[in-house]
Amino acid sequence: MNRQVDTEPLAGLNTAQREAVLHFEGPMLVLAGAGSGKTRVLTTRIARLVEHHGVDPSRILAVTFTNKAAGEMRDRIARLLGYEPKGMWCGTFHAIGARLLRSHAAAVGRAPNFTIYDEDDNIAVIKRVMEGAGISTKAWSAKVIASLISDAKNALVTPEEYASLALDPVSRNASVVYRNLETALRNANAVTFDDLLTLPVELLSRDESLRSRLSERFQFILVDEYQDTNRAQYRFIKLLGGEHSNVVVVGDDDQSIYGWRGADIRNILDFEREFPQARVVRLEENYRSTPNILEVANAAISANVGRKGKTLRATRPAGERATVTATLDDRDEADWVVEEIMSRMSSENRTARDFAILYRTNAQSRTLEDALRNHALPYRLVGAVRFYDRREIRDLMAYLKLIANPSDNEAFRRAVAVPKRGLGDTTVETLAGIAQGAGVSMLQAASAPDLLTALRPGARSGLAGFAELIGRFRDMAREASVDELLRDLVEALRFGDYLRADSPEQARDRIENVTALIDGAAETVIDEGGEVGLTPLDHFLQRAMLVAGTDQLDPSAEAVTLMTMHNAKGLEYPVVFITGMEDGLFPTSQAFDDPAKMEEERRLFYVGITRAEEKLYLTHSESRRRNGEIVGAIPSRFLRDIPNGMLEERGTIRAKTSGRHSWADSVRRKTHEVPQWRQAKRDWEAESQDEPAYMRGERVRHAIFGTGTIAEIGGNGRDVKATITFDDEGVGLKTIKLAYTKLERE
DNA sequence: GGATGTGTGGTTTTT
DNA sequence: CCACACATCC
Repeated sequence: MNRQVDTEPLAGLNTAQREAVLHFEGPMLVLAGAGSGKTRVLTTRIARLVEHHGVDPSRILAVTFTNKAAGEMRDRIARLLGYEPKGMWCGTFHAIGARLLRSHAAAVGRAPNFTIYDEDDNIAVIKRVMEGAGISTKAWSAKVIASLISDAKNALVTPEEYASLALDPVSRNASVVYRNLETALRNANAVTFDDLLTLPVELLSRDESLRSRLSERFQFILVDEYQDTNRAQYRFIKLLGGEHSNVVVVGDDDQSIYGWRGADIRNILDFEREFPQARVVRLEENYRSTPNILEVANAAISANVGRKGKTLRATRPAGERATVTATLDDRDEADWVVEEIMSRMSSENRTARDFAILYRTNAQSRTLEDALRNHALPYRLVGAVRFYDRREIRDLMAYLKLIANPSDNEAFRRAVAVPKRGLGDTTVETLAGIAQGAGVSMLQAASAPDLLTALRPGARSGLAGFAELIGRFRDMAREASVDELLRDLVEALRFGDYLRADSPEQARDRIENVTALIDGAAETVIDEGGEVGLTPLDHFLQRAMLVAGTDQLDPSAEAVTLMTMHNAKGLEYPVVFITGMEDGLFPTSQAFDDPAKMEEERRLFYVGITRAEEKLYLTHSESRRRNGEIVGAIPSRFLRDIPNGMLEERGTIRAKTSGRHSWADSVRRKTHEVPQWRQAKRDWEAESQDEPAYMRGERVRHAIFGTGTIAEIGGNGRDVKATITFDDEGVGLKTIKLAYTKLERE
């Protein structure tokens, strides 16, 4: 990134960038290609609003995609201004939503100290709700129902509306769960990630005076990564900015990669219609990558149809050609990548932090990590198992959540179970029943002896002791810092002893993680937003729930970075490897029969390519361990979109000598179509088609759903799917992946 | 009633 | 390969 010239911020901007910075009032859409300096435009623009137009920072709302980006934006603005932009709201949609809800919790049926539920918490409650409603969690996947509800929320569909739209059996069940879930969440004084977006919208739509107050306050609104906003986020911006229309959005339709999360690419494609008179500025000059890399990016994305259309112009000297390397298997691929990194490090005076290894799925990181460890090359893993997802951390977090919010029954269940204290499932379930019957939280019930007469004496005293422990820490939490609280908690629980007893081999790592949690808590600075009178613990928990994988990334660490391409959005590295360029993996097989998904995969590829500044590597291998079994693979179809000669073609010794199909053949050829391709495809199919082939109309029996008739069958290899009309009308039509489910012929 | 071991079912991406 | 549900043992 270019260094800012503090004395003359406009110097060094190109014409388009300058236009975007100088724009004062009214809507504007900045179509910012990858590496076109949009962050610089955003920060310079905000600085100019404050300095030149005399706008008070407190009247500015800036939305970013990650907390880290928010922090960086704030820093850069401070550098430009020479002082902190005090009062400016800058954060992710989720963080901003949370902040708003803290001050208006009662209006949405919550108390200000509400808990934010993550994916796992959400699934746990959904399962509980399903059990309560008599919906089998075996026949109906809680995950699928969770995602249906999530989609509904992100599209701002209420439980009532959803119920009226729900016609098939899955949606009908989801609709029941949706309605009950809302009650359960309210009772637990909790909100989901989605609620952080939808509840503020609900609040602003309902309370006209609040809406107009806030809209008055936030005279200038800026949204980064606008291509990844969903319906709820769009409504939020429209509610706050619709009146004054001082809304500037920055985005790149070619980098929209969150459609699966409800992001609606129409938000960017239709901006000019939604905000008439919107000025449109295109930033097409790329300052990041060499022409050789951009050429590949442009070739890759050009296969997409639904685009605004934009061509990145290079500003840097040509540089090296990109390289595609054929490897034998995932280990061969990982070794090759690591050796290539080491050779570049020694021959080009590069350091480990110049390199990033990207992949489509987190599962791919493991082999790469092994190879890096074998070569003693330091690495940093982004995402995958988030720090807060580690078991020992989740356990302690459950205690913190329960201490902060005694209504949180999910936290109660997790905390009471670890470390073991003689209170098992039966006791907990009985307690849950008692609590529900009495209309109190499980923690309240646990501390009310007269409610617990149905339990045996041991359980009663155990629960009383647990409730007393939590109560003690609740008192402490009012005053104490979170690290003090944690230290005492770890001590009181004898958590170290528990970890050592639970798994002596892993105890050391886990204790280290606990220490890291305590250190992290000590370093957590309470930022603005403290006006609601929350405890340090409440702030810490909110922060912890909303961190993204990349938020924890320390750019100065001397290590190779490993992450998914989704996580790499917005980042840049001198040398980038995109691994696993194979059909079915990247693009994912789920995109094969869905053109829209395929375009999104291609955009993801584009995002991956454009992370590279100087050198891009693509790798693929002939076979790969996937979920424990070895499957054959063919080079990604995306490689075929890149014209001949644009890539330097290489292969590992092992791939060249494997003899399965020659190395040169395994690489795509745009000019000479397919024979190898077809042949390889047959290989791939043959390998996984050991399942009996079913036919349309055949009668089958499924272990859970019973008997039915195959209505439809399709897909390749391990992705063969059958749509079956089951005889049980409550089950109806279901689509089943044959690789995962055994069917019997009736 | 609780703790612990064994089978089974499911696998993309994340705030 | 992993997480979870169920069965078994204490």
